[in-house]
Amino acid sequence: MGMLAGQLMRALQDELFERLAEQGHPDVRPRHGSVLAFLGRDGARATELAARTGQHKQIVGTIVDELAALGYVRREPDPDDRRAKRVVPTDRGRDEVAKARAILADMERRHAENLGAERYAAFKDAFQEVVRAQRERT
Amino acid sequence: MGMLAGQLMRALQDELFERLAEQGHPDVRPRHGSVLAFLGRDGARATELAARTGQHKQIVGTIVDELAALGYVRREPDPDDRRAKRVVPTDRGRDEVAKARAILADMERRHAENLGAERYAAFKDAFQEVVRAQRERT
DNA sequence: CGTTGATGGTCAAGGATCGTGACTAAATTG
DNA sequence: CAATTTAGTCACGATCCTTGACCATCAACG
Repeated sequence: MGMLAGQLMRALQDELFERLAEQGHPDVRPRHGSVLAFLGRDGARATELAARTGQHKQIVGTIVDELAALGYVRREPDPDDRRAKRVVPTDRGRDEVAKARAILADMERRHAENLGAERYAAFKDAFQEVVRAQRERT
Repeated sequence: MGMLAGQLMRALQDELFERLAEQGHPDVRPRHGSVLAFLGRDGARATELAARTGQHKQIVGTIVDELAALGYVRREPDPDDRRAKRVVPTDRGRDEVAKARAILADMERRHAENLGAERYAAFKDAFQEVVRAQRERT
């Protein structure tokens, strides 16, 4: 099962980033997704991102650096807290998120069509339950 | 779905290596599994391992180095080809493989029990089909 | 045979990702 | 105002994978 999970993750990533590259986003890498996906319309604070993505503040910091260099996000001072900075998506960042969501939705649609909607729904339910159980080791 | 796959892989690995450590194998790391799992009773050649695991010869080489240093495998000259060396598991190596298989089987048993045998079987079938379809992008 | 191309394995260097510990600045608490 | 907590960064290292080149041996062909 571990091998299946690894192969699935790899194959999904390959298609997602290949299609993103075709659609004008050749420089985003897998780990950027963990930050971009959790930015709302008006951004979020780095610590909040770290909590939501389950990654360390350190990693989030470097990801934001990279995304800023690529023009996907900006750092803005937080008006409520002078220690904090809000990470805000640029237009380009929002475009990337929208395209990534569309590609993922398309891939899911393809799988649902392939297995049949019912089987696919059952698969996803079971998948979530297995992950939950494994993480709690119950 | 990609996130689920990643979380599953991570959680499975965590439990496997934690339990392996408890059972006398604290030094094996995830990537060692890709070699150990594909060694038969009487070993295999490095290039064969690279082909079966889908990894580069280079990586297999360093993994074998590490496993040899830890006492899990030996390199023996191949009697049929003086270029080649057979990678042969030691008793310790065989013990690790047996214990890893037992732990993985136990985890699967737990999930089958948790979901019900029928649902779990359907889940695994669908999982394999999704992975196959995704890798072929059909 | 001997030359030529393919194969088994290794050496060297580098990139990507994640983890840990320590540190500065600002907020919060008492 | 002093003590503690929180936001973010700096520095270092571990793990894993990739790429390109290299040498020794095998195999096939002239």
